[in-house]
Amino acid sequence: MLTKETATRDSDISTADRILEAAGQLLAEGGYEALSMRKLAAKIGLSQAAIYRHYADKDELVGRIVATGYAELVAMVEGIAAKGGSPEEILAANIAAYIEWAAARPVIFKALLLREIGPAGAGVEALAAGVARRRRTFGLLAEILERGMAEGRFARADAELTAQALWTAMFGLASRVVLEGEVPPERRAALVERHIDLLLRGLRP
Amino acid sequence: MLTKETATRDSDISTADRILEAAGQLLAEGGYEALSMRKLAAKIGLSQAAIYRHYADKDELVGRIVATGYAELVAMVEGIAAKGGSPEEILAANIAAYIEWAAARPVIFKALLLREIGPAGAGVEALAAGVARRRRTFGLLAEILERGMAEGRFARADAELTAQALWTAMFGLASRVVLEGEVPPERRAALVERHIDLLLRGLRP
Amino acid sequence: MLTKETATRDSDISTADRILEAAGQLLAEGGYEALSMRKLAAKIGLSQAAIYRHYADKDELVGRIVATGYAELVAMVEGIAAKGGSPEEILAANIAAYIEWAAARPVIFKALLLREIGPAGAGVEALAAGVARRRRTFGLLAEILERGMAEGRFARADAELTAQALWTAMFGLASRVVLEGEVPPERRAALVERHIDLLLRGLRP
Amino acid sequence: MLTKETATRDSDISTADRILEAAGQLLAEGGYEALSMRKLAAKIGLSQAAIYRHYADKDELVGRIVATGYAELVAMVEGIAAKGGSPEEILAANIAAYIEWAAARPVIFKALLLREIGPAGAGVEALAAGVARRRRTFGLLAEILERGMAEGRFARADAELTAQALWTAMFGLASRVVLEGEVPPERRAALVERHIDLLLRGLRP
DNA sequence: AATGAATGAGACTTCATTCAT
DNA sequence: AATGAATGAAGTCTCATTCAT
Repeated sequence: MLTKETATRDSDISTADRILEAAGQLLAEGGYEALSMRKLAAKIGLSQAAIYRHYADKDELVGRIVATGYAELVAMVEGIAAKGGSPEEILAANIAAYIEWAAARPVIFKALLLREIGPAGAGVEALAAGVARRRRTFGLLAEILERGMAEGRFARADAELTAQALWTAMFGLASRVVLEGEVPPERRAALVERHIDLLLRGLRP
Repeated sequence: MLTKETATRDSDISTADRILEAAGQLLAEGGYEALSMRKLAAKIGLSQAAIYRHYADKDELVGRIVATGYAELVAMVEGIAAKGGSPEEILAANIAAYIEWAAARPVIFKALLLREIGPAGAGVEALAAGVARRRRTFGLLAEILERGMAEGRFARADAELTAQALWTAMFGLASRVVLEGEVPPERRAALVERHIDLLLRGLRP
Repeated sequence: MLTKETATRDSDISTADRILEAAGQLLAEGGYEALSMRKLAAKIGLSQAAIYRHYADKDELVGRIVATGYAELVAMVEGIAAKGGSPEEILAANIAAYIEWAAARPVIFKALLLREIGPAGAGVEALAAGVARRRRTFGLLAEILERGMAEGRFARADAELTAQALWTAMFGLASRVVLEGEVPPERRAALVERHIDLLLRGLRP
Repeated sequence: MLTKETATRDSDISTADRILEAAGQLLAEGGYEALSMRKLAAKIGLSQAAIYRHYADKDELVGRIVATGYAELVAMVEGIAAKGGSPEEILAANIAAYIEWAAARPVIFKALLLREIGPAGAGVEALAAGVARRRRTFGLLAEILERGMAEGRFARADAELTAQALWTAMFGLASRVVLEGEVPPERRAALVERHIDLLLRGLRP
């Protein structure tokens, strides 16, 4: 918005973005309480006050991190659904993509999904009833399941509940991958494959 | 205010234990950050310094709480396996018990498995190869699966990998229950049931 | 947002004046501490730095407001004396006007007479001997008293001392009105009336 | 409450009291906003945190100062009323004592009466209607006036309003004495005398 | 076994001001 | 004449911990 030259130089990342990134890192490392304005300022080599020029609040800062990361995730899921395919294929692709996304962005994943974000993001709510209506990703998931059930490819069951069961299972693997950090890619691939197989078999009529 | 003679049975709980209990309560109510020595001291009517007579550190205090909780978990899992039953029954009971345990002790769960609490959780490693040999709970899980496969009740597959897939799925649900906190018990029960059903069906030949 | 051509008469108030006015408002609402350059800038839709183009300092800004107010006070007192009337009438009018002025400009009053504002109020000295010669307002007051005494309307006494007694009494009421802030106008009027009555009776021979 | 030796040694002033005194000084010098926990701690050579062992809040601290000072003042006024005498004598004694008290304790006087004390003491309210019922000192003052009126020594008038007029006048002199600081005692005495004379004459029928 | 007092670090946030553009 | 960015100091308060008694 205020770049001086059009050439995207390395130091061309806006201060606001540098703050955002550093904050995400702190958030991921130790949660909401570990993200302190002091540490944050030190990390990016600015005064504490400087941060407040870019974000009104600690809460605004955290809120932005959450929103940004979440948007990315949603886009990914929607992309997969849009590409089409059988329900099984779409689900499998989704699970695989989700794990890979988490493995590639451990910082955001932790910040977004493994932490109680404090007063700001109020935290992701995935288990409540009605989540399929309120949250895009769950809505999509439930739709695919319903389609599969209608086509006789999946056993009949409460679609939302099933979506949540699938999602939590997938979330569990992603969490462990992120938390343990050092899982070798081949091992990860094997785990993902077994996971997908187990879940898709579980859906069968 | 406190007894000085052994006679008064009622308040005969050692100070150390009263501290432990109060600390556990604070921990459960608001997490690690909400457990402050100040508040703890006030809660039990002692001076802050007095606590240090009994526990060297905040970390020692928390460590003790966590350790106690973990022992409980292990005992529970072993108890279920010992009680016998079909592999399906044992698995189902294990999953259900695990989730309930997590829901009842969210702080310990977080400390142990989500690495939220400082130096307490040494770091669970669940995804590495060979974990079935190194960790009791995984060993038990793999054994049950192997038995089920041998008996033709489960589809043949790598037992360790399958144990990990099962465990991560179950872990995912437990995590969400703990992280979201406010899931009503009936909802939780429904989720657990669907989860178990999905996973057991997934194992079928 | 602001005019660029002289034609648009409506918004032709100089920026400096808009700053002054907004600052006076903030000052009046919450006192010296409530006047922050941040809020001031926001109020007039300028950047903080812009203010410094017009006023070197927060102190200069406040000083200007105070000086303006003080000039007003002096003019008022002189105007009343110039209008003529009996000594009693002039004194009564003066007291009433003083209180009203204070009530209308509490911040300036505080700054000027209660030394509340930083380096602004140079320090009024009213109790020293000889003040009737050094300060205009006291000189006028002493003159009126002397005239009243000469005309036999007031009891004979040291004119300067009497002027100081009158002035401190009046100052006391003004101070309270300003400090308490929320005195309703009718109550204020009643107090002023009683005050005037008491003091004028006290002067009688 | 916790002195170690009964002998009142110089260093025997409790920390709590040292805090109180230093705080009163800061309060008097610059008002509520100038009393900062940082400055206060520095002034008494303690850490900031130490203050909070003795006073829960800045507000509690300020509240205590106000309460202490006020109690002293009330005791003085009551003592004078109890000694008896004609209404004129009592009033004269009160005015004189009030000014001397202020001159002797400028710090407390300023803190107590010349500042808007902020959220804590809510400030002295002397001008509101009904203050004679709510505040001891005003009640006493109004009583004396009523007695004088009943005895035909004072002109009939609203007693509360008259009490307020008297009090504000007296308060004005006290304020100036405190604010100007360097008034020589003889001058002060002359001013007090003239003040008393003026006001008592003003009350005459 | 327990206490009162104290500490140094750190939490979030706001302040007046400056500087390059 | 005005801006966005930044700063150092200061604001209140809480933290875990220590120490002499």
